[in-house]
Amino acid sequence: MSEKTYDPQEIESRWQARWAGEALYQAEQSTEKPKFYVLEMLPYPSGTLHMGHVRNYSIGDALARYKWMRGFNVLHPMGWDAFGLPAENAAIKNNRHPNEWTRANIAHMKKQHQRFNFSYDWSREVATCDPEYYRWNQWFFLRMFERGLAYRKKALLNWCPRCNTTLANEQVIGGNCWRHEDQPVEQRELDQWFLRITDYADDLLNDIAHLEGGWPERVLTMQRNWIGRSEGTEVDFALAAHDGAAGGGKIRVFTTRVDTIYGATCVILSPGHALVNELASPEQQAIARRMNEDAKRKDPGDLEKEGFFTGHYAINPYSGERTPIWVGNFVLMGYGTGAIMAVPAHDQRDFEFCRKYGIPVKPVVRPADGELAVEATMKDAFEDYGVAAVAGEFSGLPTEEAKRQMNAKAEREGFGKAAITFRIKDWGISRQRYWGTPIPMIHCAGCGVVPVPEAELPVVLPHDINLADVKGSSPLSHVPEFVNAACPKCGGPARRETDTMDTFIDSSWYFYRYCDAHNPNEPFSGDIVRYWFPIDQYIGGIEHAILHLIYSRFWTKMMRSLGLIDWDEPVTNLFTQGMVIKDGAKMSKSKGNVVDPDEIVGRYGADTCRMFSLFAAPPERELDWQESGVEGQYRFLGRVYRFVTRNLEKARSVPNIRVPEVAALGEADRQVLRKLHLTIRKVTDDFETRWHFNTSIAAIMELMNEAQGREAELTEASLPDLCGAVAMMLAPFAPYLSQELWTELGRDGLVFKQTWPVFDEALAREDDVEIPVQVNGKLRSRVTVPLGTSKEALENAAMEDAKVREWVGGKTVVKVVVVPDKLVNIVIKG
RNA sequence: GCCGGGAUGGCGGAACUGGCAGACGCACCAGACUCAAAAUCUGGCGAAGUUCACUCUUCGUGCGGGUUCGACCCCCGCUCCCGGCACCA
Repeated sequence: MSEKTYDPQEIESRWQARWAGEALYQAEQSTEKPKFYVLEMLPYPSGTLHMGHVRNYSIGDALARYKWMRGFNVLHPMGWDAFGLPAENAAIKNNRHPNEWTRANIAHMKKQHQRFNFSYDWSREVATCDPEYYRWNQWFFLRMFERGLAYRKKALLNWCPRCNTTLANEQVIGGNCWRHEDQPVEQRELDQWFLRITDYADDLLNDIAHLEGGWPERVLTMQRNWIGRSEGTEVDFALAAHDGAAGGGKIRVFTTRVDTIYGATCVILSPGHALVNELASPEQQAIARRMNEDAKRKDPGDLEKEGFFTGHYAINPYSGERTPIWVGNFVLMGYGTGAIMAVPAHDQRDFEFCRKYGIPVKPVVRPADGELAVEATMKDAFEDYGVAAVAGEFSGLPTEEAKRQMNAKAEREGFGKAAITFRIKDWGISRQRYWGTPIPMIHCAGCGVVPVPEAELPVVLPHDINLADVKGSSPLSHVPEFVNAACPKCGGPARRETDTMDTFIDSSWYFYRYCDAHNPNEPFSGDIVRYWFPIDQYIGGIEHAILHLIYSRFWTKMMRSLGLIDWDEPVTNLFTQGMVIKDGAKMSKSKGNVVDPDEIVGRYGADTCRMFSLFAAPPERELDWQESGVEGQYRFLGRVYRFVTRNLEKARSVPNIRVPEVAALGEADRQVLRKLHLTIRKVTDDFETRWHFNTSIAAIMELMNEAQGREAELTEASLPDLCGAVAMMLAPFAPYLSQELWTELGRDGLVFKQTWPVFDEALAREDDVEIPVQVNGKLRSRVTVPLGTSKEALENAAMEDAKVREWVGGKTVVKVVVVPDKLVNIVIKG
């Protein structure tokens, strides 16, 4: 039979047409099989897939197909993170409605997905901009509101005076507006909705322990840092009497080192602290305002410490000392209480500040095995723990013990308490934007803030809107039909909430909806998600290590509080793939180094594109895109295709794989089958452990090299097994070609639903092994012996080897290291 | 500054548990096929030295030490690159 030319466009379009409309990848609802939920992060429908997507999905798809072949009931869904600002920008720029723009993008990207033949169960597709989806965002919001988990408060927002709108934190670059790079962002105080993620701060931190091993360590570290739990003490410094502050005014500070409080030589307020306006002169208040703005604009590393003395004093409740009150630009308003006690002798930042302004430095803690430092000679703060040397009644205690006793005293006497502070803040979810989930609340002059009754959900986003003319407030506030509503309580005229929700809400629970995507009565059925959860494998980019992945964990814990589910964590295993780079830089439009997947597919086919993205580097590392490497993959697939098609007659002759008698095989068949089973072991092992598909593909290449080298002597004894197994091993990586080969071989059905080939020890075993022989650790010769040769026999064989004799002859053999089937090392002297 | 990750041929990378460094691919060189080219196939390909030649020797995994019969791998001390966090009291 003559070989055929590999024509990926013909093969791929033929199978695509044949599979169109067929539900090949549907998960089963009831089955005896074990379940496997593999998930890739849903994309924002920007318009086209980029190589980062292709890489992400190629990894997930390989795993999904492999799991099918290992007999799992696989859930592998896909959807669209369809709300967000780019749709609004595009709407203004192109005079196109965000919905229309988004839907067109989804349609195009879905076509691209299907061209790649990623194995998604499209019957579960979710677009977060569908009212059927976002109504459940609203439903969750109401549940949280009922429990006080959603609340409203005033908060500072970033405001660009030229855009005349608020900006998200990520849209503030170096203190300036992302659209107007020379325009500093202002702060405005507005009412905002918040979710009480801090209620779960301890759970989010503690449950990280359950994720160890399944999640990359660095993601867990980043989350721990983000949550930023620290144990310490809150202490009140009373304002000194002559300040005239009526009613016993006080300054509450947070410290992790209350044991050093006898060394506090001043109290420092953040420039944003409420007391600044009471204690500072008008001139000083102006300085404080300038400091606030500097802090917003500048990189904290470039900001020099500065401050001023307010002229007022506070009383240290432990020592009774009068302590000057300063304002300092390095004290953060957003952390702790916005005020600190400065202990320059034991905190480097305080040390730098106090030395600059001539504030005394007072050492109070000495090293466990040393002397108390002397102020005049101190070059740096002593930050270690030790013994409280100057601490009134606590003097002489180890610092840890001093802390405990001093906490107890604060509590006893009512001027403070042990306290835990978190870096993580409640999640501000209000966005003054159009293209998002409407917050289901109504503002009534008489009744206040009233939730929309559940029966009226969803609160649908109005279609008619003029985004271009909207200035300075939420677009929805300009739509009277939307805004004007009857108060659900009193029936009087009222206004709807016009802010929409942060889109991170959409992506915090979408993977639950996949399980029961069309449920009209509830976000999902508890029974169905109990079957599929937790997610066995989540795959995505490292850039979501904090935001999305913390919000998702929070949402799961929140749903547990609501009684919807009964587990703590949504994702058992997380895999973060590396970036795709080209010419040493991340692909980006501004760098002009973007490779368009469509173009690669058009030139080489989807299989080649997928193969290369898996072959060029291990998945967790950066991938360097090289066009010539893509061609190499294309050549390899062509080589496989031609090999199989020109050997079809023999390869087809046996309908199913069976194990031939080893002894009866010819040398070529024997060696190729041996290599085949080594390859099966290798590829299987890669799937089961570390997903280094680059080495899996390399192993299959080696196998094909071996087969092609012995092609003339191969017979029906090996070719059916070889070709069938190669088709199956390629199935996770190159779905079109593998199916084509499978069908050409005369086998029935879908290749990725076959049983994964099984490693056969007997066929893989080698009769003889070549053993390297070293002399003093250097390779000097090799001897060939039967596998399993004993230590003694192996040593004898090595010593008899002619080359070894040359090296060893006349010298004293000190020692011989023999590792059977591996190596011999002869240690000589003289 | 703190916390991760990394450094191996001209390039991407392999060596999984301390046991033949450079698998596999790319690029390059040579040959076969061809009028020619493309495609395909075959061979070579870390560096230096040596041999007519098969070959052989020495060096070689960022740098300096150490452990070991044996180190890309383990330990100690550095350098550089990438990423994250960064006045969090």
